[in-house]
Amino acid sequence: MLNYDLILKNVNKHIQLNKEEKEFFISLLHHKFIKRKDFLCRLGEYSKSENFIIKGCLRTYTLDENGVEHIIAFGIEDWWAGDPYSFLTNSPSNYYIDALEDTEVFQISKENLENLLETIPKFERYYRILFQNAYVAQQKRINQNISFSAEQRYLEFLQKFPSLEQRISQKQISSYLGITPVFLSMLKKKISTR
Amino acid sequence: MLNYDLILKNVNKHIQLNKEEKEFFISLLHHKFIKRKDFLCRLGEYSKSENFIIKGCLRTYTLDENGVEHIIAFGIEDWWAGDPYSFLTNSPSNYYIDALEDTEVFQISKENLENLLETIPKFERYYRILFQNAYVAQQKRINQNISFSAEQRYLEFLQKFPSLEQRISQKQISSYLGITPVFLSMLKKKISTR
DNA sequence: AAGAAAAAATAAACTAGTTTAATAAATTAT
DNA sequence: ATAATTTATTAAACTAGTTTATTTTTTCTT
Repeated sequence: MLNYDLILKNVNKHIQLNKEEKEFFISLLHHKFIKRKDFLCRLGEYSKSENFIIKGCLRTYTLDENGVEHIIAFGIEDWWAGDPYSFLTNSPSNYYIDALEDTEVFQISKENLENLLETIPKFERYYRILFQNAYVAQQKRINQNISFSAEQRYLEFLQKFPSLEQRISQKQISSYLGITPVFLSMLKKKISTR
Repeated sequence: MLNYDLILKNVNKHIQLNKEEKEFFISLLHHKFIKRKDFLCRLGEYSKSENFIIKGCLRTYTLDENGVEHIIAFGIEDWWAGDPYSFLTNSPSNYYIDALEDTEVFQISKENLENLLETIPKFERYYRILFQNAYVAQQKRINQNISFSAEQRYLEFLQKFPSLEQRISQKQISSYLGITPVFLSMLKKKISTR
């Protein structure tokens, strides 16, 4: 029996649903298991679902011309992950999304989302608030990227994702911060001997 | 007589309104003139409106501990500007917003926006799409901040804001890019002698 | 139109972060 | 459990971007 508590609680933070609405919403979700290192989406593919993470950790990243990964976003429990641009405009994705841990998600397909938004327009509000919050969080990150030193960004990262430091490798963290793994190692040493 | 064509056309890109709806929407807007160098919002203040720019140019920025400005966003004609976080959560703003040119906006207050979203729920969809697009654009900028050189970011800036290079000072551009004015000057020279 | 203020250019010394390479430690796979 | 692979550490040479200072150019103000 699947547990929908987490996603329903998440929705319930922003909009109120009655029993039938909850059941309809749940009926549109598809449960999926993504093994560590498996891809949810690759560059150039069409991202056909948005994904609510109930367990595990996903990363959204790009590859530059030298084959170096740059992590745009982490996704953990109680978050949505996906490529909204590809999903919503039916265009090839600019990102790779894969799993850093064995991960479980509820997927909603484009057709089902459209159905949902038409049937229960309150969900427009839910997604509006979600994107709004994501926008605000990204604005903060942009500010830090253009005005903080690498050390300050690392310390902020630890605040923002307290659980992640133990769960993922330093390499992933450095990629998210926009620095090399070597330099992050140097920073950590500098911080600890202080 | 004020001209509402630009804002109505903008709304019309995403949702369809009938005559009464248009009139109701317009009735909620307040026209405001912001002189160059005047502030729409300061750090710690409550941002009481979202602002649709019909003419001019706004910037959203922070000041770091050394008093250096860091530009989070530019706003030009046909764009919304504001601090959604402060606006929507009634909390003090983290940003300064001021005018780089004499600017005209249509403002919508929080009360009026709430009224609008209740009266014409389609506007939830409009704002959802707006935030979604803004989110996607920011994601792209984050990618460039963590993976591009300053020169690449500058060239991308020229693509993204072709009109702005002539309209604002190099200092503003360097601040947006996250580099010093001195270094931008060096970059431009390097690019031109090539 | 003149004077004041701000922005841009240039140069030189500097530093935060990179690169490369070698070694050690931790994870993963068989 | 062992071997293989990946990740982290350390060090040293390097470079992209900063800082400070001076001069020139542009813009703003009266």
